[in-house]
Amino acid sequence: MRHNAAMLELAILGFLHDAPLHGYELRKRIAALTGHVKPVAESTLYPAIKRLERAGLLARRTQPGAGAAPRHVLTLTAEGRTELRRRLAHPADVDITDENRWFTVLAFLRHLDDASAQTEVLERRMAFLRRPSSFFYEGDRPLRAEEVEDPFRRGILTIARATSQAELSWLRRTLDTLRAATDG
Amino acid sequence: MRHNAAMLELAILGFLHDAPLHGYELRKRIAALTGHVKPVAESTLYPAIKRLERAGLLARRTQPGAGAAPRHVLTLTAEGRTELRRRLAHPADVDITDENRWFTVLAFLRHLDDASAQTEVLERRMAFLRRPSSFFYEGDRPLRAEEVEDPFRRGILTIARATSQAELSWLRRTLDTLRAATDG
DNA sequence: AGGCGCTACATCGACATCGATGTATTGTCG
DNA sequence: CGACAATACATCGATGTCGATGTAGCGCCT
Repeated sequence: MRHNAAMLELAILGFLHDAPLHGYELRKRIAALTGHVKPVAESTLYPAIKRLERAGLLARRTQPGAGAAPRHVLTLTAEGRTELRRRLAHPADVDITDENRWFTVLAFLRHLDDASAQTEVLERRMAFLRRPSSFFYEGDRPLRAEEVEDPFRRGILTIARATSQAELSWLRRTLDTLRAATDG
Repeated sequence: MRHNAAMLELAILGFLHDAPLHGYELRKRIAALTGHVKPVAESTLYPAIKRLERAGLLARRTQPGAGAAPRHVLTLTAEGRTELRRRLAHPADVDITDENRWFTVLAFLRHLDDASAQTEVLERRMAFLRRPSSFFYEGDRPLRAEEVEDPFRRGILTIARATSQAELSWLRRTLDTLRAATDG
């Protein structure tokens, strides 16, 4: 399974868990979720739908008329729902580290109805954000923004740090709430 | 030209503009720059080097011994330097909107020695960040964090907003400095 | 002496991506 | 009335990506 494919498939499964949709509508929702960053071509989406259908994760009913060409309304099968939860509970490492993929996981994490499984996923992201890392190194030592002269490279470090802090504080708040719900 | 390829090639050209390197060292630098987010496979890097070599953008000198296998030390050609500046001056839209690609552009933007060209690129990013956009919509209207019930989706919007504000304030500061340098 | 890991590159096949192009209908604008 | 955009899908070919695997030398540990 390729990486991008995995993310696209997760988005398809996630949106279909919300409600049955046809391909065109699915495409619009995916465009809203990740499209302002990187649009998805139709010729990528339709093959992905076919893959999932062949794998028995979704079923299509053909609806004539309505708009123009006959619509294929897509519904998640029981296996599809199971597979969605499986993927949400155990995302690949790239899904944790790449912000775009991470946001896709977050967008559907509520479908993982087990609060402790949700906690586990959030903790993986937290561990990643806490690992000391930079974009530039001196030997093995990660450089801090203050140590970099180039203003653009400093910008990268400055922005990354702000993002990381904002997300960490959100993660702490959310994990507190989740744990309170689990314990209480 | 494919999108990922374009970014990988930009990173190769950019690092080689800093200094001549062999493939293995190049790989480590790219891993530091973008690898904690998404690692680059060797079997992706070496073909990319070959493409650039065929295009006359870089040259290789074979150095025997040193470590183990003979090293191929890569140097940018004059056309390579020109091409790097061309790509930095006119990044594709995805390079502006996708944070990972944007950071790659930023990491080498100093090689674009024309301050007004640098300004232009930063302004494109600024325009993108200012466009009202969300990850979730009600019809055509982008939803704000407060309007979303799901805590995880709220998180996406909260984090994205914080990131966006941090970057906008950095952009404003940097653009001021750049413009002062150009006018003065 | 043998194994492991690192350096340093290369090839191959399976597969995903994307732009181009095609088909067909409905609605809108001038 | 013709052009054009939007809806809704589909196919094809060129190309890029990635994991697996191979080769080869060196240093280190036991």
